[in-house]
Amino acid sequence: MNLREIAPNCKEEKLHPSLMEYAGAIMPEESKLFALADLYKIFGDSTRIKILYVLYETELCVCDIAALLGMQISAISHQLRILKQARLVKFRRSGKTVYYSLADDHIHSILGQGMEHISE
Amino acid sequence: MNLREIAPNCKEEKLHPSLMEYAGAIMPEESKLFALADLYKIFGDSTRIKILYVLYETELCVCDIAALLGMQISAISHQLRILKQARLVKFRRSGKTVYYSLADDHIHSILGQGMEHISE
DNA sequence: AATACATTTGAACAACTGTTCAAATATTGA
DNA sequence: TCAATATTTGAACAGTTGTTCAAATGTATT
Repeated sequence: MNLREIAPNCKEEKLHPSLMEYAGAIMPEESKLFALADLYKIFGDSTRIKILYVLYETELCVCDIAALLGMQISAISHQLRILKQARLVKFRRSGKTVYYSLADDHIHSILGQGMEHISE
Repeated sequence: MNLREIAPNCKEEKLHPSLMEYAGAIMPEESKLFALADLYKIFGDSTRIKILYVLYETELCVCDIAALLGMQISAISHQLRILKQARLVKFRRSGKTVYYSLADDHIHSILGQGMEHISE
């Protein structure tokens, strides 16, 4: 389908009905779009990306991550909460220590794909 | 490598050297991490995601996109500038009209992968 | 040159984000 | 129970972001 053929000129008052139908068909529903944006928002911060990278192969406790990233424990904890809510990391408690790790393999591939794009 | 074996307890003053080496090895350089975060930041807004979706199969002019999304032309133009700077869309001018389209196929797969993740 | 139309730009504003600090909570061991 | 350690939480702050409005720019037509 060549959408341009049915696209309106801007001076027209109303949008061509076919274009509206097309947009409705290809566009995911509103709630999915927000969920998608929210997911990418999580990856859109370098601290969180760094956390995901240090957890790439292993679990680590909060203070280990803080030390590795040279940041305050509190800052890391706040970010871990965000990652936890987004189900990107999971955790287990062992005594006083809380160990965090990646929630699933999906994250590896998402990070990998982004890295591919910027490496061009 | 099981990183946990070489991870320090938090009470220790200094981080275990092996852990530092490990982090340095697996972690991309700082500039790449920022570039990666910046890329995801672009996708982390529902207006920009919608724009990318309506451009999925065809090129459209600014006012078409605005009409489709029910937003002001100015708002769309601002977002297109961001997408343009990030090389996610390209454009061509034809008379008074400027047509935008996706810059490359990479964007399809990035959107697709995110959609996969949230659809679980 | 003057008008009309499509788009871009810059300033302003409210809303949101990430970090810090201080205080609270949770767990263990003496 | 008390002290020590690991983490979480909430308030505060500066910095960033997305939208709106008004004005400017670019292009075609008369």
